Amino acid sequence: MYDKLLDHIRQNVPGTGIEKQILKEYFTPTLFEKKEHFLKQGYICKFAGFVIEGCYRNYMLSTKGKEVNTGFGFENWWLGDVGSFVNQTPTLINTQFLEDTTLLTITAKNHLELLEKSQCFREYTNKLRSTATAASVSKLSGLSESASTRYKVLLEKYPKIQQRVSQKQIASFLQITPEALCRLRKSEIP
Amino acid sequence: MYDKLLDHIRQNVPGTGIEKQILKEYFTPTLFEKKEHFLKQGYICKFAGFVIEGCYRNYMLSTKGKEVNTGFGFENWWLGDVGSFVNQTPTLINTQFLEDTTLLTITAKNHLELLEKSQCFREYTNKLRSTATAASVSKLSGLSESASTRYKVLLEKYPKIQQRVSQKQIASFLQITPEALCRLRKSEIP
DNA sequence: TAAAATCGTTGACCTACATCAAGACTTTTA
DNA sequence: TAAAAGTCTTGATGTAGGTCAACGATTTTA
Repeated sequence: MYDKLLDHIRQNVPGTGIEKQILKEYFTPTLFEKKEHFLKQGYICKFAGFVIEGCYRNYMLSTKGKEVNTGFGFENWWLGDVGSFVNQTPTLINTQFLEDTTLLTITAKNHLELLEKSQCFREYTNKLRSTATAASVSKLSGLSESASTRYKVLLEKYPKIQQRVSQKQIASFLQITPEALCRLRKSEIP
Repeated sequence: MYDKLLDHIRQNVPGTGIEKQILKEYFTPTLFEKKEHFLKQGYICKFAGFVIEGCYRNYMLSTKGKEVNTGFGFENWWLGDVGSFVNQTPTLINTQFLEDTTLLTITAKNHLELLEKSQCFREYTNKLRSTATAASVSKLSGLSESASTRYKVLLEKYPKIQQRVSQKQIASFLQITPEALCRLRKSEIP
């Protein structure tokens, strides 16, 4: 289990390393069931988590209280709200698991300590945070495209998403109804 | 002119100060004409600017090449792309002036130097950057609302925007056509 | 394992907004 | 200051996607 995190660190920060023993000290294996929440709007993000196996969705609430998906995550992804985690302020993000999911979790305090302790982990964290920012930009630029275009882009980016995520959840991400997605698929893919 | 910047710093970082002489050393008054660009996609952001008088729009290009406004700025706002400015990487942002505009500009190099030199300016910059991030979140959460709702929210947030910005530009921000905005106004405001 | 809930699909109908066109006004340019 | 360009408005018409309803298939719950 710790090997998966170790591999991910090595992939992102080649040439350096961190001992598995340290990861074992700082990270705790945690199991969540499908439909459980990792994070809810208004709460403070106490943990960050690395997905060993499973998947989740992030969503926001519209002013009318409707859930709007903002993204999905799978194996080897991190979850948690950096802003809330670092500043210990309430988050705006909701994170819910779409499958039974195994995580390695770390508390904010331990995360800070590990950043101090390990140059490698510091570089790894920096790298992830800068690419996360870039990702949110590409999300913005996806605006003003038709639902059909957004769907194609999504499938290009995550070809396997249809095997893991229900159409209802994908529709929410595309900001259309499940009925509209159903018709869109029928008309475009045959 | 420098007093406007000085006031803004004092408002955001009360209790401390910075000498006007230092601002004069580091910032250069610069005049842009209406329709000129401050920043174009693909270029590196060499300067940051503080608006003394005037206004501008930020926009992105959709995949079809259409300009989509992402925001407007007025007196006492900063312009420039932090990511591009700090890392000297190409920006994705376009900034164009909607009126003849007077700025105080500072180069990336001088900005760094001033950050080193002045504790007060460091706090000021930190504060602005953290609130800018919060603003971009609120932009995201405005999604999935109707054009009419987004328009109301915009007018609540910037009541005077109609006196400064054309309906064409506002329509682009709301992601509707100018015709649609015209009809929306007629049906809702009288 | 039976009952209840949820999901994907399809049909009928409706609405918000796009597109195209044209005229009155204002602003910019030569 | 005359001509050109852009802005705002209004009308006619088209369309993507929403809403509501129904039904079989799958999944969840008791």
